[in-house]
Amino acid sequence: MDSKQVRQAFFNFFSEKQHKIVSSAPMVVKNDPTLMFTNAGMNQFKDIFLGNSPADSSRVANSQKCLRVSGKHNDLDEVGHDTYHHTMFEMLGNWSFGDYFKKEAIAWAWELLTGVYKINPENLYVTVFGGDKDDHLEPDNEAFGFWKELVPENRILYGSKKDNFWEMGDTGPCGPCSEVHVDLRDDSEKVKTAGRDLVNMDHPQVIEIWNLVFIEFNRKADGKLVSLPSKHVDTGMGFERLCMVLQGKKSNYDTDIFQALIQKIGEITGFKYGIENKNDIAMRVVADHLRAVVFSIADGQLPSNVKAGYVIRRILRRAIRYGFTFLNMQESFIYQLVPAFVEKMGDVFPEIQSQKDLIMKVIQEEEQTFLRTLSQGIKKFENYIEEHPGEQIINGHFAFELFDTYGFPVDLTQIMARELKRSVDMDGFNKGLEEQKNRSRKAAEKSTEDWVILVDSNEKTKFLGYEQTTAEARILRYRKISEAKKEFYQIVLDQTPFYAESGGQVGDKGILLNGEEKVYITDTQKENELIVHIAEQIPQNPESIFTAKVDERKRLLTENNHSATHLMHAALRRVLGTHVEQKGSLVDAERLRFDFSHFSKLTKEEISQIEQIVNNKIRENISIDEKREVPMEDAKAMGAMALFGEKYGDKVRVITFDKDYSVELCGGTHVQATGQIGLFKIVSEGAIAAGIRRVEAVTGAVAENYVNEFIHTVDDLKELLKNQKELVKGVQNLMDQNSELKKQIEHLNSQKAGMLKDELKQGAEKIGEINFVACKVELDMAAIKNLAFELNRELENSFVLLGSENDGKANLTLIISENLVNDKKLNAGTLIREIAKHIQGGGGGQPHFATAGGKNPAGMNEAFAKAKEIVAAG
RNA sequence: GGGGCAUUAGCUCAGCUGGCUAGAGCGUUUGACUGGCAGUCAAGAGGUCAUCGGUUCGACUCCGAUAUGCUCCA
Repeated sequence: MDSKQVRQAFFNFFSEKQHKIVSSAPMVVKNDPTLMFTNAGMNQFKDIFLGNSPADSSRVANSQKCLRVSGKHNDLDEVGHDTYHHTMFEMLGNWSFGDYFKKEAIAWAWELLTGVYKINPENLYVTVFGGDKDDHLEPDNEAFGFWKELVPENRILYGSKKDNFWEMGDTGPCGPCSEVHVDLRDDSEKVKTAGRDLVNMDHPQVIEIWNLVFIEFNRKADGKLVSLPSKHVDTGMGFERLCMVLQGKKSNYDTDIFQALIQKIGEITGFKYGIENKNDIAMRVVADHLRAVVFSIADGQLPSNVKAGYVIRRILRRAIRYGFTFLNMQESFIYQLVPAFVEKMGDVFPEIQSQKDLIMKVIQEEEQTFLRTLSQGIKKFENYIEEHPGEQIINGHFAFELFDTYGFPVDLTQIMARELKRSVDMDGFNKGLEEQKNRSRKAAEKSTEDWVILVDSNEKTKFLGYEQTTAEARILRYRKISEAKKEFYQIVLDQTPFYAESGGQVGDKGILLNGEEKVYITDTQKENELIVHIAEQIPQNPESIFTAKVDERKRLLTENNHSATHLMHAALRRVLGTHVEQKGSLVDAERLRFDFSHFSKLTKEEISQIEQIVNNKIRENISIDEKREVPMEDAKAMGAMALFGEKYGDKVRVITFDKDYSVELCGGTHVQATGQIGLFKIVSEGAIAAGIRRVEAVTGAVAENYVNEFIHTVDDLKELLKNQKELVKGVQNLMDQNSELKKQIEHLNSQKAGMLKDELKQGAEKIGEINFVACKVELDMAAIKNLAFELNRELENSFVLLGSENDGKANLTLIISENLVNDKKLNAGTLIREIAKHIQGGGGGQPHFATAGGKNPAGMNEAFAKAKEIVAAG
């Protein structure tokens, strides 16, 4: 069975058991602050388990793309070194939301594995939860009982809380789980050690393939477990592992999923897989990480230096680094693997097919940047070695600095040190890292209290914001969140006119009113499907009925910008081409920002063309055509633009402004007719990443002000230029004149300085062999310096002291011929301090040139006399 | 969110503890050599040292703020 057939068989099996097959949610999570990436199949159903929203169907199955690189599940450092860890993987899962429970879940798992996939039952072991004293939980004898009907008892094991009690996080839904393990060893190995002794022992060939979780508790913030009203099943089976088992391979990387990539890596780098272990590791790292990065970019997450984007950058850089060190790739090469990968996966995941060019460009750019970082780090390292020739153990602090500031991986530092027969002080390095972690942890401390539930309901908040901006509402529940510097509350209402931030449109602000009392809502956010109102306090009587009132002015301005974004998106595709895809969007009351894929700078002409189209559409005053609850298929038939990397339900909302112009899937709020937008004006255009451009624009009154400001500037200019007709030509003339005059001044100044210089040369006094000049001149400091250096050059054996006065302060400049400095041991630096006493000041400089300043200009003549005295004595 | 680092010529970067009227390589312009190109040599242009403020006789250099970028941690 190749991987495609394995996936299909899973779907078919659960489809027959009345499961609804849903598509994978995006790997990049957009509206859950506790999670950056989908790291388990259940993420998209989290709100159902939490009781925040009801389930659409009670039986569901799918294959979910997952990424495990941060937080509780952090496998990044393992990937490549063994043969089964991955950053990105597919998780096959079936779910029951309050429907079937342990019995069916167990029976079907067995049926699929042994009946459909034909795994030899004698190689399978299962584990069940063995109970836990701290949580007062009994062993899961119920699950044991169901298994016993299928599997001999000696292949059923009781497991610890660590292995067999699944929790989503510190708080939230949880429950006992039951795992299926498979023993892939040869018969000879099996005789030596019984398979059951190797379960959960990190043996590479005795591995877990399926985890069945029986969710029946909720863990509260105080650590106590509470039974849930309904029980759920959540299962997860690693797709890559399953393929390995079914294809009779010893490693995930030997399955058809990875081999295409690994072969290609071999072609490009010239290394053959399976010869040298350290090269194999590198090839696995590159193959694995490429998958993760390609899917992330396709889901809209570009590498960047913060948050989720930073995680992606780190994964990609790890791949680049392994390629650099072990595959001798000093040039970018990973991007060249993308076509092979797309060929393998493109028909199952169309998002990577359609964005292939962009993905390649982004990866290549990132490779080049990081290779430059690496070479800078190497340079820094070499400098350090040069400065510390005898040091056998390289300072751990320095290694940490390389890592922390320049992103230079420490194991690479170690490798380079080893080549010079030196080592790195890893204790020192780790100490630095530990300190850094503590600092960050302290700054990021955040505590979330349990929900205070006023009305027990798992109905979704009713959103009224499309029709009204004011509504009566009751508080269903609230909780307090504390962060390092601030505290605030999250409030959930039964119904609300507040729009929660989503699809680029910012959340509404406003107030909750109850009699005299006003509670300000500073923001509205979405946590999964939950609409959460952010407030600085809780009303005194939270159980009363409130009037929820949105800040209408801000909302209207935001709507202008949001509708204008749709009009602009359509215009961009008309002017630039249909390769334009939305990559990010921000819409608030002041402006709109739109990022999209496009490969070159927009010309002036293109920008005005876009503005023209949008403004025409505004003047047409097109009424909005809003359709809710449209089946996804119908929406597609209408020609709606759907975005990859967005999760859509089966029923979507479609916003149309002229069915032949702009049709988009959108949950945001919009103007009733485009005329309301008034005016649209692009204010900036630029690049934000490889192949991604960003446009910012304003609408309505803001756009009017923007234009007016320009007009005023032009008016002012006109006035200054005496209402000249051709403004640009006038300015050009002025600039030409200006540079001509500048040249003249320069010429005159140098003439003047030349005269002054000659005068001073003439006036030089011969004291012994020394040409002594001491004179007050009226020039600025830069000119004096210039003059001093020229005199020094032209007058041999000279001792030149120039004085000047400005702002009531005295300045002295002393320059002495190089040969006098050497022969007579004269030092301008020390002498000027002596001389400057007379102007009540101090100074210094180098032996042949020094300056001083003081507050007594009257003493300048005395200073000159003192200088003469010194030279005469010399 | 919390640290660290960087910002100097069109590009890549030097400039150590404040004082050599701010340098190198590449690129660019002009000239010479060759029939032309490539090339070699010579000369030159190009910098508010990110911005603003402070300390100082004097700031590219020290201090503070801002902006932008890089990087690590969460």
